[in-house]
Amino acid sequence: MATEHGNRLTSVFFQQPTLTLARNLLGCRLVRFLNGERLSGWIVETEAYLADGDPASHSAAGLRRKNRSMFLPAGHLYVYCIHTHHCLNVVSEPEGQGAAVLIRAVEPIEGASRMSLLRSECGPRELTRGPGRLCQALQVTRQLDGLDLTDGQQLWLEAGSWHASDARPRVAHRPRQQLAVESRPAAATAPWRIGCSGRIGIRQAADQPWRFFIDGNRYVSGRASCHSRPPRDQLGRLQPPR
DNA sequence: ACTACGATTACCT
DNA sequence: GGTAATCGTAGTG
Repeated sequence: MATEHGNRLTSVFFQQPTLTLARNLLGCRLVRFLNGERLSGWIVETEAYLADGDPASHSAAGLRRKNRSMFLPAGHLYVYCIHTHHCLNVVSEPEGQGAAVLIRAVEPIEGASRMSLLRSECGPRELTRGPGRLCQALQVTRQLDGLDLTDGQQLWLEAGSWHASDARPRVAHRPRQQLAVESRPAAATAPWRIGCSGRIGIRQAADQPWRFFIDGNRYVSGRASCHSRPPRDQLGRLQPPR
């Protein structure tokens, strides 16, 4: 059956600290079930928005009608509008906290032709590269706001199959040292490096390194300089750009 | 009722 | 690199 989702992530997965969850969502599969068809993609870029001490977070001003679903328990969906577009967040932390992970980009897996129709047949790379674009490609709107991702029949997440050899998000370079990822359900480690930077498009707390992405993946948003880990010296210090 | 704003995108030079 | 598009929400009078 097309709605089969034995790999679906359960509430336990979402009960990680927000910054950890933002990293661990990389490589997971975002699935949209639309008109009997599965549309899906690898999550390749995320941003964390915290419950406390984060002036850029929509929850910073307190609970409002607009952001109420951000205060639902971990594993729910928070969708908001920005200009003419929508953005999709995975809620984290216990109910009432107000933290979430913005999904900024996915790499298409299933249903790319349908996504292309929903996106007015733009180029393949522009299908799901960016938070507004991926929502248009997967037909995610405020109608789905507040959905339980662990239970809903329209949108959910599945465990990454990066432990398998056949399918995984692409990286532009040969994977090097494996990066240990905390709180994985299995003991395996992901075969890519995780890049980290300030969050895009915000003014407040723009220097906080709470954006995460799969290093070298082509579907990561922004310019090329946003697609790779910034170079670091032997002590792990950030190297100045030149 | 009126105004200002934005976790973006597409299109311009 | 810059900026218009365009609208729900929230703050103000």
